[in-house]
Amino acid sequence: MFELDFRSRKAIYLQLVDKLKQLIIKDVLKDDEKLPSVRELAHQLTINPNTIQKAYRELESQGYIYSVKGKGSFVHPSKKLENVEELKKVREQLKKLLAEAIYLGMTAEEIESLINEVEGGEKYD
Amino acid sequence: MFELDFRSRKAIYLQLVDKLKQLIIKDVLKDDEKLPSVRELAHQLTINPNTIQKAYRELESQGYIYSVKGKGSFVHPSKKLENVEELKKVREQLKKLLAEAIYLGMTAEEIESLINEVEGGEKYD
DNA sequence: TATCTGTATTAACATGTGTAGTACAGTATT
DNA sequence: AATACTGTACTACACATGTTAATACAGATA
Repeated sequence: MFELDFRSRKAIYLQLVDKLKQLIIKDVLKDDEKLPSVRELAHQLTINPNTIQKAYRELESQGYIYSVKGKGSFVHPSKKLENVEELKKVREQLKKLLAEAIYLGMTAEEIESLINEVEGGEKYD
Repeated sequence: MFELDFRSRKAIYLQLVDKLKQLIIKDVLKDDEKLPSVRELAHQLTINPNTIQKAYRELESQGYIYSVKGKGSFVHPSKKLENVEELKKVREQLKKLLAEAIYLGMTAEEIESLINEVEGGEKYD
């Protein structure tokens, strides 16, 4: 499903959160699609189930997935604009990052072409 | 100079890196301006000098400041486009964040107005 | 010389991350 | 009812990272 960097200083469960979020955003994982079970994904990635659960819990708290005891974890349908807190956080992060990008020399045109590239979300890297 | 959140899960030295980077980007700290000394800033913020040094070291490795033994630490003049590695990192981060923002409901127009807001860097929050 | 600067090293402690094992509760299948 | 799957919770341990503390050294400055 994806690869992890065990040498990275970034925590494994946060790498997982990031990767899964990307898959959801890019619509590789569809609305209400079932994610691998905690134990199954742990086995696939040869890491501990607790670590998977930690990532799933984080994704759930951010509104990207929902979990049902006994059934599994699923992609939360993206009724846009519903997750207001996340949106506020992302807007602040974006503001900072845009300022940094411009400081480092990116032009507004470059950034706008990045937006176009990303818009629609049908790019799978 | 600024405030820190000691309850935050984010490391203090990383908060420092972030805050100082913002001040440099927004031109509050001018080219070659002297930063507070390691010990002085540590005293002001009532944290350990080692933590300040760790932040300064990180900022230096990212090209935002330079340090001279016996003299102090100073803002690195921002010859734009020179720090290619940082720019690449920021571009990748930006791409991810833009995708996330759009997923959460932000429009291209909103993002472009954010760019205009940030461009020039004369906003001090 | 005295005092400022950055830098380095060591030890101690707290916190966060990851693993391991176990357990419980809800769901589905047979 | 039995079995096997699901998420969830908990304890314990090991390890890495973050932070403090104390000390020391070297370069700059007055």
